[in-house]
Amino acid sequence: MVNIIDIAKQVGVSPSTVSRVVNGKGYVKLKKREEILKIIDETGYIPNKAARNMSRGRSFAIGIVIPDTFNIFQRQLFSVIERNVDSFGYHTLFFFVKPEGVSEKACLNHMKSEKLDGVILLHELKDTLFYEYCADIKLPVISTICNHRHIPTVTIDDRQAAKEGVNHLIGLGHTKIAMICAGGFSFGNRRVEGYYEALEENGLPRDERRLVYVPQYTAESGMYGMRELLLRSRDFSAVFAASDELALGAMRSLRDEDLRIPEDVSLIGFDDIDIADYLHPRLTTIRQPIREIGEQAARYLHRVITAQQGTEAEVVLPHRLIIRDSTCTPVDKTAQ
Amino acid sequence: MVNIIDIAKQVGVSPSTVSRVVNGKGYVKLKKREEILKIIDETGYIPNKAARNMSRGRSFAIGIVIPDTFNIFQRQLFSVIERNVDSFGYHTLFFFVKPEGVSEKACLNHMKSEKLDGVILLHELKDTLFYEYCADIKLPVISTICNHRHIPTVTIDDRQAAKEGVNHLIGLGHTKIAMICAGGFSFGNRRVEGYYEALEENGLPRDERRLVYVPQYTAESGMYGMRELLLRSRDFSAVFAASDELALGAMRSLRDEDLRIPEDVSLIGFDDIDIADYLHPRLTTIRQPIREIGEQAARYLHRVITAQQGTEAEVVLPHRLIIRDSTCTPVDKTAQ
DNA sequence: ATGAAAGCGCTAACAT
DNA sequence: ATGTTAGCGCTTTCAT
Repeated sequence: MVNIIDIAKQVGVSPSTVSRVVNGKGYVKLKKREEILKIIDETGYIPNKAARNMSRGRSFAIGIVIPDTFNIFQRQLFSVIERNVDSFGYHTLFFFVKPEGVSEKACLNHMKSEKLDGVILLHELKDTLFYEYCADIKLPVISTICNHRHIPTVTIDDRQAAKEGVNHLIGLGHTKIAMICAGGFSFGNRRVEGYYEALEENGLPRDERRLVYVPQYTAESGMYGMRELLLRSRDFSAVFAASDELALGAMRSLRDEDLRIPEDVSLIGFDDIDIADYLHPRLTTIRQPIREIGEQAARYLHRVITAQQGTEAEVVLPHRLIIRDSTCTPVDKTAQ
Repeated sequence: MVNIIDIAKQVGVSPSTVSRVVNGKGYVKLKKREEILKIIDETGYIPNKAARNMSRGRSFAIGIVIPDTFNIFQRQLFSVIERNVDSFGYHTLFFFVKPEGVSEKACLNHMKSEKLDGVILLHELKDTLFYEYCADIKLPVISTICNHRHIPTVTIDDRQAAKEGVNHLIGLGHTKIAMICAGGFSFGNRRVEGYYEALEENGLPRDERRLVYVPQYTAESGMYGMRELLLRSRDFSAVFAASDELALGAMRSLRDEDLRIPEDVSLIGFDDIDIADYLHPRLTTIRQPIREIGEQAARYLHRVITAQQGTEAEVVLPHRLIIRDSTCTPVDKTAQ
């Protein structure tokens, strides 16, 4: 592989000069610059990243922390973030945290070994070591989901969004509303809070049996959650699923029991993932502004890294209720 | 940040000794080893990746090439591959190729700047430069999808799989079968070949108007594809979608026209992505053995990198027809 | 505007 | 079994 010294020799200049034109720093006489560029092009020279990172002491890379079994919402966010980070001239390095407990530590060590310029969380890390590390070395972090730690975030107001979703159901006339949620993450807890708050504010009883927790934000979990709900009691006319994938799984269990959506049971999801509008029935849901979240997260990091001002630490973006076909006025079964 | 020299000093040994225990190479007296480990643990020392890569001249990383808007099938494959590559002790580096034409070259340059140990393709690169580069520097590559270049692959037999899918439809009694496919990739072409072959072998006419090409393997494209098909003529009783996401979009267009699946139109997909079994109706499809593909690809690379023998260059894995609820015997409309 | 030289943190060949 | 030494390829003062 050709290196910077080869180029320097071929052109008859010093490596520093080549470095200058490659990095666009400092002055190099036009003619020399062109000669160098020509040789670089001919030889196909590409600077060695490792060497560059070492001498610069950093990597110009942003770490993206995401579960290795990321869901559709995370996938969409992921793409948006990658593009945005890229547009600011950084590379992205992915840190997949696996469900096994050990993984967070392994992930942290991996992060330490790279000299990251910043990290974006698409996943809530439990281990406080991570947050301490960031604080320690002043590594900028931002979370795109509600986080239990006090760190910069770009999110929606999960509690309020959930509340509006449930209020939509209540507005339709539902009074017995169940909820399926995956446990273990702050954003889920917020959505549960919103759910309860909507009930309370409307004078509706809070029945613990109508809230079921499942292990993950997947269709499979949604299916089991719905099944469990149905097993406990059929005394509800609407279900709020804490994510669209949960809702997708719930749909299946509902159909398995020959319950029609929305006639027998109204269903509302959360996120508005790309396929939500392709399901049958089309899923009513609460949209997260994925593009904005990704843009803002990338922009925030860029501002902090380049030490610019105007870096609010907490951005709350607007969500939006998207009414489709999976919710309707409840049909009075006793009247049937 | 603490480095290897700090550790060496604190313990009172040379950096090489520390390096030996960190990398588990060479002999170090047990007592010394323990002392070193203790200090490493206390200080939280993690080797600097850039420095390590530079002195070793390689990165112990595998590049994963994938479109930045990767679909569900690719996402699943992606996770499996990441886990497997990880289990062999390599890191994964992602190279997102964006739809814009320029991107493949940028992607290649990025790859060149890292000293990869191998590359896994989840996407068919058009630019021959990439293949030349790999051949040039003897960089091991493997594709997990059918590729137009003669390179090692771990795939299913797309042509045969498609044929079996169409044969399933024919076996059910369908004679007018349409197909939706996204253009531009070898695997799609193979599936079209299989489609035509099934028709021919069963003495069914080949009608170009029943094959529609769409831009991407997405639900959105599937929706447009189906709409187009319907616009051209309603004279078909079954549709073969070249991917499950295409099928998902097709379902929506079918419903928009009040056509029932499968009573009015049978629909078969391809891939068997995780949500295929959650759709309504549950999607009949051809399963790709995602786990095996990922495992074999990672294993192949590991074998080649460690210069082991027994590295066949082309592995064809078994697919499987998964019959669910989106296909059935055609209903004779004229008889209705 | 350009070159010389030092150094980033680590590994590995060599010496002992 | 351990230390010494020489790089790996680049950037970056510091001179000139």
